[in-house]
Amino acid sequence: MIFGSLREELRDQIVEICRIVSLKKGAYLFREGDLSKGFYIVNRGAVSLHKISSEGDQQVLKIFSAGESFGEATVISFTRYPANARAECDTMLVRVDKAEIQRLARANEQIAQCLAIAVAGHLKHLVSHMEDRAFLSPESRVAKWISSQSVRGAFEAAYGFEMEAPKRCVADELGMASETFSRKLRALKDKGLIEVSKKQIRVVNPVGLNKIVELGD
Amino acid sequence: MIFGSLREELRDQIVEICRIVSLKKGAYLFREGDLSKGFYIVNRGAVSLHKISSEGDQQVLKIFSAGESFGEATVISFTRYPANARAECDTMLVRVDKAEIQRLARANEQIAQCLAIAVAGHLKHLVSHMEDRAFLSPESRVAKWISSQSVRGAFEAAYGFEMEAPKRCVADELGMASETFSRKLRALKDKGLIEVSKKQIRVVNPVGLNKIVELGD
DNA sequence: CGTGAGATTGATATATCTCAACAGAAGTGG
DNA sequence: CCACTTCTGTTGAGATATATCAATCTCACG
Repeated sequence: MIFGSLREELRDQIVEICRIVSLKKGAYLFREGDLSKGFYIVNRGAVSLHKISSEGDQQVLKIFSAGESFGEATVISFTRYPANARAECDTMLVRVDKAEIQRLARANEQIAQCLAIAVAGHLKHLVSHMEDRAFLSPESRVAKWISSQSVRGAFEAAYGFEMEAPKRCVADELGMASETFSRKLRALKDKGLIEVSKKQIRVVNPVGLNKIVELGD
Repeated sequence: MIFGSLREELRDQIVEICRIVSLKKGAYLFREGDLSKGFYIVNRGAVSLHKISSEGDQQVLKIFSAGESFGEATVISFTRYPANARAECDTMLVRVDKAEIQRLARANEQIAQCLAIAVAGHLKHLVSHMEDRAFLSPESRVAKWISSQSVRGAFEAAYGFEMEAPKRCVADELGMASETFSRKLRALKDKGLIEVSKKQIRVVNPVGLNKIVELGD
């Protein structure tokens, strides 16, 4: 919640410069190198921020879900988006216009602050992401990802959560081949730690799952 | 050059809140979880920002050399350093005090701006770092690293550059075992692209080196 | 000149990627 | 509403590149 700390009056000012954007699954919001029109806040759905190599394989930096925002850095500093953004399912988000938010940020210290904090948050996330990749085995990464997804809502512990993005995309985010993701998911199921049905995942044994995260497989 | 865009008067204000810090090789500037005292600008030497896993192996986020700064995000947003910083050779840097720079940033828009831009720069660097790891072979990564190091100064094309950090540390930054780094360095030498002597590396064939970066080995 | 940290080289194991075939779901269109 | 096509995910078998382990070497420094 990027502007969660602002008082209502300021938030109203921001709402006025927002524009709703709807995307069908697979549609691109922007591509690497495009001029920035502003940053985005996901309302519902999922957007993957990713790079694509010359050989065509992709590296997912992060999948953003409802409530999360991305692209703030292009308001503060760069003029072009440094990666691609694509809807991984039907998605609705708001665009916060670049020129307008810059105007508001200049007028109000706190808004500029919020943007800077958001960028710092992204930096922190990337660091821990790199850390996970370097230190954790594929199975541990899958386990950690499941844990982090299932703490979002309380009832999700009971009913499980739904994967909004295709599995191949999640696999890319976790830095492994989609086949490997598939196998590791199965391994966790066979150990009785989770239940998988279609796009639903439910954690059966949270303690055991965390053991996988910490001790490897 | 984080404050390079500021007019002299403002820079003088900042100089006043700086404190020189000297570190011997191997000494820690701060550790993960320490309360932030401010951010740092490297004057000479090299500092590695890294994480250490429970099993003891390290993941180097970046090695900072003269002129580069790090830790700005702890001024903007977090209160604790999210990684370890260690001098990889005898190093001199300046600390910009947290409370003081916050005071100046509040008083002057432009200073806050500089900090935010620096953080955004770090974010961008990490992204391209992850990209390289995902898409490039170890040999390509070594080649790219050498290229990037040797463009710093013009005369370095002729005399080569000196590695300030130990090879094992550079290897960690490039995401490979130090043995692999050693082998890849040798491979590039055997191909006649570079010359290596001790800690000096000189690029003999820049074109061929870039070919390795782009086409793999 | 001796000592030790850092670097190189060699041999090996293994985990994951890759390629390929298959299965199932979902969407399309008549 | 049912075939048909397409897309996504699953499973299997095998190759390969790099991590790992271990031995040796080099050089800086005391």
